[in-house]
Amino acid sequence: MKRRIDTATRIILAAEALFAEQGFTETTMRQITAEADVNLAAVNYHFRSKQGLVNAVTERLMEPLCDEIEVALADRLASSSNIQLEELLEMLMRALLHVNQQNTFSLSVFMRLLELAYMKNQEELRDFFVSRYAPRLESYLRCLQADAAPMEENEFFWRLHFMLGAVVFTLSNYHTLLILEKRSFKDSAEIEQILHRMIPVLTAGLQARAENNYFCRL
Amino acid sequence: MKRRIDTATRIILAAEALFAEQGFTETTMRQITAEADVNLAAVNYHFRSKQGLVNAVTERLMEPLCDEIEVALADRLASSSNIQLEELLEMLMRALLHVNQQNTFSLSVFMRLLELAYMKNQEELRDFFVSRYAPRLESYLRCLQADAAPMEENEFFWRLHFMLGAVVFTLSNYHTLLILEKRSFKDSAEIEQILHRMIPVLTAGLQARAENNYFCRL
Amino acid sequence: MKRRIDTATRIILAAEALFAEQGFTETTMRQITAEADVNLAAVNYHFRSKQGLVNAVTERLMEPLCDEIEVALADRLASSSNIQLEELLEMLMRALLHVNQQNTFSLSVFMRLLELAYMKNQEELRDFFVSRYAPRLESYLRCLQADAAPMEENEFFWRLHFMLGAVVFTLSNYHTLLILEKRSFKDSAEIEQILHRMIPVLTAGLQARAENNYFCRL
Amino acid sequence: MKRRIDTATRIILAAEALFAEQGFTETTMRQITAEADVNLAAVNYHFRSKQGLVNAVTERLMEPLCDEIEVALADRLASSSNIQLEELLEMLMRALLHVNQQNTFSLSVFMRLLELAYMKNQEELRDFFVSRYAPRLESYLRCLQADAAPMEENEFFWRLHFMLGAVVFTLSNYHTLLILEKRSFKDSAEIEQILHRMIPVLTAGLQARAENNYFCRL
DNA sequence: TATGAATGAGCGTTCATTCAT
DNA sequence: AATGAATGAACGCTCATTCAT
Repeated sequence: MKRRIDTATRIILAAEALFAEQGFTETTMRQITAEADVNLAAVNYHFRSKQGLVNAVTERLMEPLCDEIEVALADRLASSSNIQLEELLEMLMRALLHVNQQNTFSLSVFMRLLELAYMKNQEELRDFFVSRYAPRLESYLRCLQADAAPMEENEFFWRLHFMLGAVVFTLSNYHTLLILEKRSFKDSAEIEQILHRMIPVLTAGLQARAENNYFCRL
Repeated sequence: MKRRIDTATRIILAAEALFAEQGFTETTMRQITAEADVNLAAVNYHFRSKQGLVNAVTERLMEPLCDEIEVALADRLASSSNIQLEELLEMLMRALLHVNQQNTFSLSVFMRLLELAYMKNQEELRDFFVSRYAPRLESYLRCLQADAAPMEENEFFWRLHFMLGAVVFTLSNYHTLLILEKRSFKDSAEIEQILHRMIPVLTAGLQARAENNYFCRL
Repeated sequence: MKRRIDTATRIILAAEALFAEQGFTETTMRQITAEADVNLAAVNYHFRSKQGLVNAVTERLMEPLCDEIEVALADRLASSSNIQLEELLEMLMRALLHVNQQNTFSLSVFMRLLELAYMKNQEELRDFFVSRYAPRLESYLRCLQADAAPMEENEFFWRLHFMLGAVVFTLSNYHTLLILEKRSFKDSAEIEQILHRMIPVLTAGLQARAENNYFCRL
Repeated sequence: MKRRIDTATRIILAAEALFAEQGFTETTMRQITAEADVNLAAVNYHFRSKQGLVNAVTERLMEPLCDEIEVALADRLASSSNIQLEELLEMLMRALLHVNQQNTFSLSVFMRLLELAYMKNQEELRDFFVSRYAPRLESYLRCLQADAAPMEENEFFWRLHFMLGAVVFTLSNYHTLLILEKRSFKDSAEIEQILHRMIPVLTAGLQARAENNYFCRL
């Protein structure tokens, strides 16, 4: 008897939902396989290990994201090489929103993956990200830099991560944040609004004039 | 025979370092007690449970932070009630820097605690934070809002969390980020510089004019 | 590679022996799994928890006991509805003896289970016993009452428990008692003799005329 | 500052209550010292070990019991050397009742001590009982035997333990049994009634004519 | 392709006990 | 006489993984 969707996919979907809610370490393979209604051994069979499953989840999210950004950027660059930050960020948000339409939790788990990748002991996952996706996003980043305030290379590095932090933190925890905001989680319109709210803030952050003088030591 | 520093403190210091590096779930009590060079049972003796240790770590960081911000704000408000965002953020950064001088890892673990508190299943820790520290930080937040761009209450809520995300993400992972920046970790001057870099970015983010029109639906 | 008997059974057999010797709390899962020559985690895999194992042991003993008593009683009631206490008790003893033939320790552990069920904090186990086996033994108990001395309902309740106590205590500790009697434990004939010795004693206890007058207060 | 009752006694009283409710293994020294409101180390200080505390509890119960039985028996034997079982058992019950008046739980814990002493691994406690109290109760037992049905020595041994079992089981669990009887625990009159109910039953059990023929083997 | 059974390692916690004062 | 601190050993249980079918 055939299942409507195959085992590997069922596992990935269940894993995304649980990773988003609980984090990776906190999610057990028993939880994943119970949620997916598959055998406990199926994860190791299909993905070799729990880490293998994490990588699979990563790919399933990053590939279409990179694809969409690359295509959108290429299209836009065809008409003009001058793109404003607002437009670039809207491109990104659109792509994130499409990822989120795969299923409810994918955006949250995606951001948690980025969080994880920056942890000290996750050099392997970090290398996976860098080697696989850094080249594909390079031209997008160069466009960002072009419309940001003029600044040294390392200043831009930090600004980028400030902004990445804002996005990752917010989207990792938007379920909690919506509750704190005293509004109940209704539909994906919520997430669209949050993404939209970010654009002017991120733009301003990247365009702010850098300070040159330290605040006095203590 | 007396130890130079008492057992409970040794445990907290070891826990901070390991929590900062690995996260909470990933850090085991055997790692902590081995690092602190104390008996495994000592954690339960002094803190009742692993979660009790997490709470103790939280308090040890939050209390002086709140104290310093409260004092600094009161001092400054004595001379004038108009304070610019840059100055307010400098207050915050100074306080964070002082926390960090307790020991090398405290700032990182502090930020990870905030991360943790926003996770879905950590309602208990979140309530602990909110009930204990939200009131003490309220007047500081009102000052921030006073010099931010005019905006609705919920817009300010989200901006605040974008900024919180930037800070938390960066400081949780600054060890990794320093490595990525191809500079080795040298001394606390690094962290001071990062904190300083944030001020104009966060200021610009809070002062950016809010967009009123959605980007068109997809 | 197949074992001669399957893991779950090996665990139950080992548990019975150790429970009989040492009691439940005093028996550790490491003792059980070492005795059964299986992995420590196997108990949790097959029975979910230590308590789950206790329940499994209970069922394995109570089910055939109830079955045998029910069948024997039905057979006997077919020929006549008047059954003497001696015969009823012989039925019980026979059933207990059959349980004991499953393996050497089962009778002892069985009685210890009853002991445990009457402890204050074991309401759960007690309820399990009552709900599952009380109905199946009801008609047997009614037959006992029919040939006992005439007495009020609550007097019968207490007599029954005096008798239950005699049986439980003796059979829980018969290994010790045999040693105290200065005879070494040889074979199952011993236990058969003990069971037989009980019949006239229990009969007399149930048929004794109840006293109506208190002994004078002190 | 002096306490009204000294530490050692406070510990014993707390231990009796908890042992009666939960059993020995199930009762921890933390529970005992918390209940007694004394330091955790006090048990080891006053009684050397947990087993030492068990022995102390035993002595505190057995000494007055033996004293009372010895005195009562000597008094009665002064007037006549022929004593009926009912009267002998009433002596015992009276003594037990006095023990119970020390405090509410003492009778229950006393019976549990006897239970424990008959367990396989408790040879030490058993030897303590036998060497210390068997001689003092010998003449009482000879009187019992004198009015029991004529029987061989080993038959009497077993009968005695059947009866001991009835008493121990009932009194160990009388709190539970009172609940099962659907009557709430009110006062010590309950226990007096139970003890009274036992007399004719135990008498009949000891006086029953022994069967000489086995029930046919199966 | 898939799974029930099993496993070694390790988890947080609790135990009775001892030590230093 | 008494106690706060500390400890080694062991507890029941769960982990990701592997194996045999």
